[in-house]
Amino acid sequence: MRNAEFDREKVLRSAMIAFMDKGYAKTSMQDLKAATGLHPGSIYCAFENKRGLLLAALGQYREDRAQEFQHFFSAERPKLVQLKNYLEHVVQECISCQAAQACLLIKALNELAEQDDEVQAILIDNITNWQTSIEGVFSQAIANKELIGERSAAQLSRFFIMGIYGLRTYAQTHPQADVMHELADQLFSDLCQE
Amino acid sequence: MRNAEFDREKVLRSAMIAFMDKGYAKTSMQDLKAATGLHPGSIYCAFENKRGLLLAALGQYREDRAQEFQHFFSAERPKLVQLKNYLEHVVQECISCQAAQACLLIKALNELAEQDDEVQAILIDNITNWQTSIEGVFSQAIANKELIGERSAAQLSRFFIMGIYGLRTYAQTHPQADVMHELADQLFSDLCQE
DNA sequence: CTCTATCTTGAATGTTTATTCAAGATACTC
DNA sequence: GAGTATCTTGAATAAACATTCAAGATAGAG
Repeated sequence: MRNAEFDREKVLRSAMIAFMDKGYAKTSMQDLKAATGLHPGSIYCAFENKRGLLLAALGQYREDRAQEFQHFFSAERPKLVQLKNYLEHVVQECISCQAAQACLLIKALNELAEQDDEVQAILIDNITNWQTSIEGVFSQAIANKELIGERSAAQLSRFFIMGIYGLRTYAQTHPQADVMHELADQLFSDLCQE
Repeated sequence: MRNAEFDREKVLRSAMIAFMDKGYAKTSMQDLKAATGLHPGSIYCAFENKRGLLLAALGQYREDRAQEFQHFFSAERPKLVQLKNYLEHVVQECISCQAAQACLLIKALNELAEQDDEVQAILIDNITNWQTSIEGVFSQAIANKELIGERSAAQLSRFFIMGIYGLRTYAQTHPQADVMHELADQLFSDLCQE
């Protein structure tokens, strides 16, 4: 008997970054070998093939993002403050990392949605899940009377998410900190004001 | 003597669609042959290589979008009405075409920005140009007193563009007409209100 | 009508790529 | 400490791909 030597989480996070950097198609097995430290044979043994590695990486991404969500929203604090912090975190992510670290879900969706129905379904499920979580936060904010509730939680969450998509894309062309913060502030005040 | 037989614009528009459908990397020369009707040799003769065809297609895209812009904004009419029509047009594009027809600039930016500095520069120049045009429209709207002008034209245009990015991405996961229209309306009213 | 310059064609080329597999290495069991 | 089941390794394989090129086709000039 003998156990695998590599750290599965580390390998998957390296693969995630590699896929985000170059896209799925352009990331060769050599790139993945360099990124993960695993030889081709090991990758095929552990994940079946390149696509299997992507699927596993998407699973890890989902877990990591879920944990991040917990970190921002589990405490009993004003939900609007938490949402603002969350948005600020997204902006930081956009600014700091050299655009490479864009959201894996969106990157994969852009590249693979039309070509791989199973991957598309996983991505959409993933995103829908996230959307539902955000909607829950808005519901709480409304229940707490933090918002007057002219717009429903569903409406607010959709707009919030659209804004995050927009911020992420905007950062790809003009990732200046002041502009990004201004956009996030505008988005947030639009959500609260009405 | 003999002239080329193919219609350059038609070829470039076919190539654009092919690249948007599958992405640059996954679009093979066979795909391009099928899409454009040109044999590999002709493509290499006319555009040097696959990348050259992409560059030419990007040029055509720029022209097409510029013409579209003229169509929406050249008349002497209330700018806010024109902006609303323009936004509606984007929403229609998102809903009707089966996600394939996403903006070529954004698609290419997502896929190639990190890998090809020249392409990235062209894309960003293209997008910046568009942004400047939109800002000009907002300037006119402010000059016409259609907006009270709490936010500058630059701020408004950035937010508008961020919204369009967001709408486009949103449509990739949940392209339902009613939701898309609601999001666009929310975006537009947020721009006018303050 | 003939000639020629240019365009079109698609099979051949050489490179890159995902994938396989058999030999070698290693940790665990008894 | 020997045996073995499992993992690791990286060279071999086969398919896919962008690119080239020489032969064939065709439009326009004279």
